[in-house]
Amino acid sequence: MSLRPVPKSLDQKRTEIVARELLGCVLQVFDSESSEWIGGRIVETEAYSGEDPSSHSARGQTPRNAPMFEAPGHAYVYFIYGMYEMLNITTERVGQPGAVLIRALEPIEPLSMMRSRRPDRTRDWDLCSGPGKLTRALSVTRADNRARVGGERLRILTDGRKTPIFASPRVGIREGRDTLWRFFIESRSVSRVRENESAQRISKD
DNA sequence: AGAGCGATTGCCT
DNA sequence: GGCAATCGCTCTG
Repeated sequence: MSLRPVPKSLDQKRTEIVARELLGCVLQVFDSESSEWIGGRIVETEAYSGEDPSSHSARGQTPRNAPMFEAPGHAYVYFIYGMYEMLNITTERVGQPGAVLIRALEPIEPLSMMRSRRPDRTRDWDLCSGPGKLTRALSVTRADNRARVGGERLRILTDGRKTPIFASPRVGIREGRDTLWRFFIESRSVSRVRENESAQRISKD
């Protein structure tokens, strides 16, 4: 499997398109403690953009959501519930807010650093099976806010392979449940499996 | 200046 | 399935 950086052209696509195209790609962060790239295959994403009432950008720019309004292809990391960091990749042109929430990764070796940051009994496939879990496993924090994809800390690679994609309502939001902007591919590491029954298959690649 | 709450998780019943 | 944990950000006054 040869991996190459995701094409820059992704930057110009609509947020929902980027959310789908990121599926199957490999996301890695450089772990300075071990001096190695760690991460996994993206298996679940959600799209947030514009005036969508469930998006942080719905009520205009604020200090927290500013990265959503800035350049595409960068990290937007925010803190929630007093204990979890959420990793997003920004989308859309400058001034037009958008981001893709990375909800789950299927871990790829090396796993030791990820294991050491998650509870002892966590199974390998569960190391990054949720948005708060993956940032914990990879030690992604607000310090990584605005990190550039393709930079020293964060990179996304693709093998160009296509797999069937499923869509469902987004998780944990009050409004906007009518749009199917949560996307996932077949993997044991997808979160909220219980709610996947209503998911629709939207591609047949 | 302060209340209310959230794009979640893990533990308890 | 229910709920506590825990705190920064946003909105209201």
